[in-house]
Amino acid sequence: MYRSGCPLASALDIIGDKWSLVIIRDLFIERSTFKEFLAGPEGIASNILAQRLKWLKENEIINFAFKKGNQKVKHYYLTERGIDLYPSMFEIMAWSQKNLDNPLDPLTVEWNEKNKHKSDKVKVKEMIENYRTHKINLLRAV
Amino acid sequence: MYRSGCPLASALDIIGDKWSLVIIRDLFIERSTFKEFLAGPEGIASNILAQRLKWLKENEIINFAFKKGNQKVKHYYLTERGIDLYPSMFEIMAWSQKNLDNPLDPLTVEWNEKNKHKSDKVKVKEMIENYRTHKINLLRAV
DNA sequence: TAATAATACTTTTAAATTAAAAGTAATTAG
DNA sequence: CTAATTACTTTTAATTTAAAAGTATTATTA
Repeated sequence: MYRSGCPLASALDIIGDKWSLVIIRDLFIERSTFKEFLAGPEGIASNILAQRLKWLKENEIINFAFKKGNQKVKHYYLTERGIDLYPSMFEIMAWSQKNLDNPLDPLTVEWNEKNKHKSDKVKVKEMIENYRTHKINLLRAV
Repeated sequence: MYRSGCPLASALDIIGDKWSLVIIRDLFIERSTFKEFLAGPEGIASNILAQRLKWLKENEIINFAFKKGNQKVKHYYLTERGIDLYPSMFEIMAWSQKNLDNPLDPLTVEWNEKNKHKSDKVKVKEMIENYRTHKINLLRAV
């Protein structure tokens, strides 16, 4: 299943594509439904989204639940394994902002402004803490 | 060119595929020629390799040089922008080793053993320092 | 309660990408 | 000067991605 015994290559065998981390980013910013993922600024196609969600669930990076009283709207959320990806994502975003010449969206600009006085370590820790709280609330309503 | 103003998505537009970071990993472990990349354990096809090298050079993540007295063997190396990817790669490898259940290759086992007493910060710093030294020697011979 | 709308997909078909294999031009080694 | 080596390129097949339209199920509304 894995191309080699290199941990980098193995990780890329699972999340090394154009969309997986984008979906995981959405989960961190508290988007949780198929519809919300579809509405993201990158414009993922619905078949690709369905396929990726299935793959990420099979690999235990995400899971989903229905809220009580509603069997229609699926709420996806990150497992511990998924939450654990945040430090990697944070470093990638840092690289991007330092090295690429692409104007940032308003959401990122706003987030940067709000967190500029914090250290990287704190930024990562707080994002994960916030996500955990959000997840608890989401699952409490199940 | 970029899908959105999200720094994560923008980075993935450049290095979000199955092979780019694997090639960059090879460069960090001092593989530098087309032939050496081809011989990596993942078995990249030569046309894909050629295409990726071209793309990474266009995006100023790598460059190449001939050593003096030899116009045949191209030596690829990382630019500053490329070297800057190491922290992201390190985090991805850490995630992989923590969360995936794939036996590590001997090279990684050996590296882990040799560096187990160092902090993550030192590991990253030393890898980058070592690469810079290697690069200087490579370019000195041009 | 019956029609309407919303949600999370699936299907179909086309386009693009990846891959395998073989081939080639330029350069170097013997 | 011949053979080998290096870094590709080409060709063709297979796989993946994408766009668009369609569908089953559930929830809302009249």
